[in-house]
Amino acid sequence: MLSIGKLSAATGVKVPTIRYYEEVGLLPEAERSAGNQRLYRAEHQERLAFIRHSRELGFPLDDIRELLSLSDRLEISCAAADVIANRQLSAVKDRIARLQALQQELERMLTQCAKGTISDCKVIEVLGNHENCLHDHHREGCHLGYPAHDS
Amino acid sequence: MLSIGKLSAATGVKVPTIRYYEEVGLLPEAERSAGNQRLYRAEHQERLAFIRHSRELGFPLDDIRELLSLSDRLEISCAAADVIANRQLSAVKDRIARLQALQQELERMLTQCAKGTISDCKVIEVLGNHENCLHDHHREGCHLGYPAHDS
DNA sequence: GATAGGATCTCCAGCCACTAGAGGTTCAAG
DNA sequence: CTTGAACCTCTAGTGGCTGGAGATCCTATC
Repeated sequence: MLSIGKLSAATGVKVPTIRYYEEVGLLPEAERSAGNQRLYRAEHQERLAFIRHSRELGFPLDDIRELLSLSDRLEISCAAADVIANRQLSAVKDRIARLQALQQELERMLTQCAKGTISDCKVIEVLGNHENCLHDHHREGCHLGYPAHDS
Repeated sequence: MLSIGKLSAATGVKVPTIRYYEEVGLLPEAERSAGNQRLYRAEHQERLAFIRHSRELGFPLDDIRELLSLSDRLEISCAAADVIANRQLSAVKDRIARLQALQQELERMLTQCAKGTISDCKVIEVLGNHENCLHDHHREGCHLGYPAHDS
């Protein structure tokens, strides 16, 4: 029987995140000690490892919920799991393509800059005027600047 | 003098988003008509186009705020703008690299799957067991599954 | 000049997947 | 028995919007 802290150490998932997963139904409600503290077993650890790994691969929690419920039913076809994974793969590919377009644009912008004053800076100019662009990048959609909830 | 709706149509930025940009100080407070409706001029349109394009290139709002304040000071060096753009470029490159690792992993997972039942599905198995992985992808951090605020 | 209906106003809640903090309780080591 | 780390619940905040409620305004038609 692991405390939440041990489970956290064992899986690399932060304590508040484990509680959050319980709250949103990804993990079953944990047993409690006499003093109301959560207690976990190996099966919870496995489930949490599954969740963690899926998150690392970028699956949203709703997909993980579905994958978990599939993984409990050993006899059914895994076609449904494939669909989810393929959807995720497409999303990743799509995102890579968009980001590569951005990368080109940013590089072009930066190489054109003559390192002078703002008034003739290509960076500022390009940002203000879409017509200087190769692509019509219509919104990337991701928090690119800050790697988000990376610790 | 444009109404907020016309400005929205002209720039492709949604009406509530324009109000949001005003609220967080990216756009100055708009003039108002007799009946308290926002009125905009060409200069606001330019500023909003700058914001929009910067967002399309993935800059976070805080960076855009800084770029905007730089763009007002024509005489200073554009080095500061270059720093911001380079930081953004690094972030984009980094994100591409992480996503490419994910793509590989997902593809490997999918090609290994024998299309049988869940009990011998590689997709489910790999998700549960990190040791089958090539990379130690430590959290992608982005909402990959749903393209976020794309419309 | 009345009216219909679209556009606008403000304010508040929600999205995703957490993260941080306050303020209190429990547990394990010494 | 005391300390202090780990745990508990609850609330609020992150980024960058988005959507809705309910009220007001503006414009076109009759």
